[in-house]
Amino acid sequence: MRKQIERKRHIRSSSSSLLCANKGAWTAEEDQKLADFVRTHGAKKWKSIPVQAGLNRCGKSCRFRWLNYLRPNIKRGNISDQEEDLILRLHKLLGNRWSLIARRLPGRTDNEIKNYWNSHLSKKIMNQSDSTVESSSVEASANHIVEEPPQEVPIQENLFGGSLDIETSFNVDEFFDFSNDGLLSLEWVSEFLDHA
DNA sequence: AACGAAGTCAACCGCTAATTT
DNA sequence: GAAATTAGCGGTTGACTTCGT
Repeated sequence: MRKQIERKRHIRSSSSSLLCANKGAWTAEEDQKLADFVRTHGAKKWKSIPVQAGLNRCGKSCRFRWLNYLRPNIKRGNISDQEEDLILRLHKLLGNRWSLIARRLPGRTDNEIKNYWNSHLSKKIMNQSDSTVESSSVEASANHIVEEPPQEVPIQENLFGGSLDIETSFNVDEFFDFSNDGLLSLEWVSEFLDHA
């Protein structure tokens, strides 16, 4: 499939936006320009980056390209069973909060996980629930979340049986932000979720 | 071989939150 | 504190490939 994507050098046409002079798939030359510029000057002030880097793109497009494909340590494709399991568990817990889920998977982006979910995992869950006469609580819960945004369901219920007060005791964003401690691993999260 | 349907995923859009002036 | 700007997010689109008939 990688080859297919590489060959996608088409220009998507859209009349709804006049902000980006150039749209559609990025060329190798554009990638090179953007990557060089960001490495030299840093990833900030995205609005001015395309002008300074000599790209006929909008800042949003540049930011997206950098974050999802060009920045260092990006993993593409080959999502492991362990990662898939983690995505399933985290989605059950967090719903469609792709950026939060992505933060738990080093090298993965929210866009990739979102795509993977929509094309693979959502169907997997559907199939599981269809083929199971007596659905387990896990499957039933997962299926429920697909159809209804889990924001309505207090996360504490999932984790701690619903006994905690939402406002005072728990902030899911902070709880799941491990960017500072560096201690988190896939194993750690899996272990934690096993007890959730 | 030809065609249409379904699947995949890169990229864009609109909106909101956060930050700066 | 208000307005403007910037960053980030999730949803959606659409080009392309693969599969089934």
